[in-house]
Amino acid sequence: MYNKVKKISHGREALVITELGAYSLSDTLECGQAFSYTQTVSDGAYKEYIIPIGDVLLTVGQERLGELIFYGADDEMLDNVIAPYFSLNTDYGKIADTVAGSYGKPWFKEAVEHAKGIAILKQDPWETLFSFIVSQNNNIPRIRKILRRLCLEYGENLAEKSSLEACPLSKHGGTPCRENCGECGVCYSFPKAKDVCECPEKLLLANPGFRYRYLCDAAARVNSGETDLSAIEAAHSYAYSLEELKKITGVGDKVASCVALFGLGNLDAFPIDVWMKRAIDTYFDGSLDPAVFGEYAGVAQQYIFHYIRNLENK
DNA sequence: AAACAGGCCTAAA
DNA sequence: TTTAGGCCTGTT
Repeated sequence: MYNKVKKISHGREALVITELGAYSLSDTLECGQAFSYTQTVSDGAYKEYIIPIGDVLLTVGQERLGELIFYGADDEMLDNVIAPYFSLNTDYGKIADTVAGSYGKPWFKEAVEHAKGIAILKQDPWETLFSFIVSQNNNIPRIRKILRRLCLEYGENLAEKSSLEACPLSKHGGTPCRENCGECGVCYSFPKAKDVCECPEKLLLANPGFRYRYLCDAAARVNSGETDLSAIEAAHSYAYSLEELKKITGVGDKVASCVALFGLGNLDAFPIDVWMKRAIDTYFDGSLDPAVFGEYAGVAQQYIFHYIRNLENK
């Protein structure tokens, strides 16, 4: 499915994965499905990010489409952490073709062409759930700020155990501040449900506002097993994912469908937020049945979403 | 300064 | 069953 080479890249030992079609690292990370990445380098075409994945702090870069550069990674990490997270075993070129062929409108074809470098990540279900609860009625900078603070409060410093000696973005000599500077916390692992349950007051340090009780409920249900994310994932059913996730206070259709798509591998999940509503009103005559896109409706959604956001941000 | 931000809950028809 | 209104906080 892909090719791998060990070599020195950008001055460091790296595992370089090639033959990934049109895979775009920046589009994939920045299209709204994830919050935990941090860009550390932007040098012409080359971009580099750090991403805490589980208890690994991953450093990844991209110089050209279809090629990903992983620093300090071995084969085991590739198989167990990297390939699943970045969906390297899923052929998104093929999916893009399938999706493009499923719906005839020229506007949609343009969207696919524009966004086909996007892959749907396979993120940790709990992290996805918690993050998208934070995202509701909220803007991206603040979402990220809240999440970083929570990582700082509950997580562990992964920079210490990885090849990075100190968090590259810490302006505080490697020791994080507690001033909500917005940068400390980028190297920390994600809060665990159990830890949140044991000390929920620390949630308030991040000023989650009215989402506080939602976060508490999500943590309690996941920690007790009342919400069994592994079982939900194993069911491979979008309908079942929605049903189970919506039992959590503060989780409605939008949050649940995002968790299904980005954390549970339900590629037919179809989140509709304010941007998608706008897109449907403007380009699909006010209504759109996800079923027309088939089993990869969620990927189609992401293409549309990415396209309309880039149109309006330009 | 008032509105708004990648929703959801609750109370009322 | 559907529809307003309110919600924490931060930014513009």
